[in-house]
Amino acid sequence: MSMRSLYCGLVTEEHIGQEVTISGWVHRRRDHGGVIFLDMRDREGIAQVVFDPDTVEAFATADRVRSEYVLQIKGLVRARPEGTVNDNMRTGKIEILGKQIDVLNTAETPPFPLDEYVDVGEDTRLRYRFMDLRRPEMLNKLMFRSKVTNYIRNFFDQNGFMDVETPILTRATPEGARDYLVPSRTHAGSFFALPQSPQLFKQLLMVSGLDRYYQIAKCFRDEDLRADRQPEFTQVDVECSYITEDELMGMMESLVRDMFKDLMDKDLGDFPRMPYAEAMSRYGSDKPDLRIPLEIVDVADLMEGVDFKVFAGPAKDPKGRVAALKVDGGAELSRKQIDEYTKFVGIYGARGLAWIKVNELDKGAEGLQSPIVKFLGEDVALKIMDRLEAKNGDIVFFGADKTSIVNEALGALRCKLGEDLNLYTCEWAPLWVVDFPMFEELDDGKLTAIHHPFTAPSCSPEELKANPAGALSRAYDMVLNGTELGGGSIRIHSGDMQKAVFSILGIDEEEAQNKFGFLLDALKYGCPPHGGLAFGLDRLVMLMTGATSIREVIAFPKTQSATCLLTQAPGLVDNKQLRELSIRVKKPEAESK
RNA sequence: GGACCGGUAGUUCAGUUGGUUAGAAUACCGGCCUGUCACGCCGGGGGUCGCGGGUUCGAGUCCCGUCCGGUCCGCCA
Repeated sequence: MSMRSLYCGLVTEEHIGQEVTISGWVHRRRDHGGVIFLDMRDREGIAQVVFDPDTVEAFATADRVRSEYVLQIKGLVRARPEGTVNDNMRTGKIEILGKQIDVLNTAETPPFPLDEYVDVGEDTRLRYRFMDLRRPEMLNKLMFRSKVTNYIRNFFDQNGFMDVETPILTRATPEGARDYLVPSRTHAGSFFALPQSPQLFKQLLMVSGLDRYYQIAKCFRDEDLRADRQPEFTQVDVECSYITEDELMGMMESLVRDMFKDLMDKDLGDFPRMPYAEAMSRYGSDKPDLRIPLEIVDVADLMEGVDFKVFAGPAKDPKGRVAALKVDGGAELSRKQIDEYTKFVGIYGARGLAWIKVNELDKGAEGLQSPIVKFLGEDVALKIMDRLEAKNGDIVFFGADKTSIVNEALGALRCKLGEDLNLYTCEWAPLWVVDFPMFEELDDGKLTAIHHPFTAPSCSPEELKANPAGALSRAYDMVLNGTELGGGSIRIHSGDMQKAVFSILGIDEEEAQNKFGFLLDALKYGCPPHGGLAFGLDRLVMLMTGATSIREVIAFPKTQSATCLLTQAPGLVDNKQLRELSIRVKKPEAESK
C-alpha cells in the first residue's frame, strides 16, 4: 500500500476518472462553509482538492487542518466544472474530489509565508532554511542545480573522464587564500587544512596515469564573503593529460554551450577569445561583461601639455593611464547622478570623475558642457571627441591615475552604467580570456603568480628567468556576463620549470622542497604534459537561474560573517574536546559553553 | 580592517518637528458562507520599537557604544 500514487503537481487531465492518493503539505485552505478547497503542495507543484459535506468524515478533517499540515488524501480526479478552470495553474483544469484524509502530521503556523507575494528577509529565511527550501522558487533552483550536476557528470563520463575523490583533510598551503584548519588529535600541535582546491592532487593523478579526471569538489577558503563568494563552495574540477589549450577550451566550451542549449534552450554560440591585455585596455577588467557595448579608450597621447590636476588625480604618472568612457545619450544624466557616479568610482580609489557633455558639436568647443574643457584646451577636447566619435547627447567620463585605479574605476563604472541605463545588447555574453601574464608586480616590487605557481609559461625556463615580468602564461578563464565562471591552464610538468617559477616567486629551494616536495618529487618520475580547469558550480547555477547571489542556489549557505543561522555554527566546544586536541583558547569565556 | 544601507506585531512595512493608549496589510484565533483559487464578510488576540548607555519633563524618533543582516572596498595564489 503506497503512501502516494503520484505527485500533486503532476495530476493532469489524463488522470480524470482515476482514484489517486497524494501526499503533501496544505499550501492553502479555502473554507466556503459548504465546500472546502485544499491546495495540496509537494515537490512537483500544487493540486486543488475539493471536499463536499456528503463525505462527512473527510469534510470534518478538512475543516480542521491548517497550513503546512502533512496530509495523505485519497480522491477522484475529475475535470473542473465549467467556469472554474484556473489557467494560472498547471493542474488548473482538474481537481481531486477528496474522499479520505489522513493527517500524517500537524504543523505550527509557519514563521513566514511560503508564497511568492512577500519578500521575506534573508536572515529569517536562513534561520528557518528548511521552511524556505519548501518554497517552490527555492525547490526549483535546487532541482535545477541537480539537473546541472547530473548533466556535467554525464558529459564527463561520456568523454572518458574518471571521477576521483581527493582528501578533505589535507595540508595547509602557504600561498593563496587563508586556510580552514582542523587540529590533529593524534599529532598534538599539528593541523590539517581543508582544501582550497584539489589542484595538486589532480596533478598527481595525471602523474599516476588516470589521463582524464573530474570531480565535483567542495573547496574551502577562509576569506571574507560576498554575494558570489562563500567559505565553502563547489568546483567542477577537471584535468587531462596530453592535451592542448585549444582542445581543453573547446571541450569545456561545448560542455557549457550544450548545457545551456539542452537545459535552457539558450544558444551561446562560439565563445570569442580575448587576450588579457585587450580585456584590460578595452574593458578595464579581466572578466569583461560583453553584454555592455561601452568601451574604455586611451586618450593620453592627445593631451600633451595638459595639467593632469584637472582630473583631481596625481601629476602624470609614468605608470599611469588616462582614458575615457563614452556613454551614448548620457548627456541626460543629472548633476546629482554624476555626483553619485563620482562617489561610486571613489570606492575604487579614483579621486574624481571628470566629464564632458556633448550638447551641440557643430558649435565646436562651445557646444561642450564640462568643468574641465577650459583646462584641457578646446583643441584637445575636440580631438578627444573626435577619437571617441562622440555625438550630440553623449557624455564622456574620464579617468586619470595609476593604471590599476583607472581600470578598476572605469571598468566598474562601465558595468554600473550598463546596469543603471540598461544598455545590455544581449542576454548571454560568454568569452575566453587568454594570454594572461605569468606574474603581477606588487607594490613592494615583488612578483606574484596571477593564476597559481603551477601554471605553465608560454616560454622556456631561460626566457622566463630573463624577463619574468613580460612572460605570458598558458592560462585561460571562462567568463560569462562579467562573472568568472572558470579558470585553468596547461600546468608545468618539468621540475626545472617548476623550480624556476618558485625561484622567481621568491621561494628558495629549501622552502620549495619543504612546502611542495611531494609535487617536485612527482615531476621527477615521468609526469605527462597536462592541463585542466575548474568551474565555479555555484556561480554557474546562479547565472543560469537568474539568482543574484550564490546563497540562493546553495541549500544551507553561510551569512556574510561566515556563520550558519540555522545551526548556529561555528560554536563553542567543551574543554574536554579542546584538551584532547591539545588546544587552549585565549579568551577564557570562549573555553566553556 | 574600512565605507554604506537596514533592524518596529509571526511576516512585510508606515510611524510627521521628540509629545495622548505605537499603526496598516497579511498571517493567526473565533463566527458566518456550496465554486473558490492570494476566496469573501464580521469579530478578536498579538509589541523587549535589536541590545546597553546618555540627552530630555518626555525617546521608536536625537547622541554615543554595541550586536545582527545585507551591498561593496581591502582580502579571495
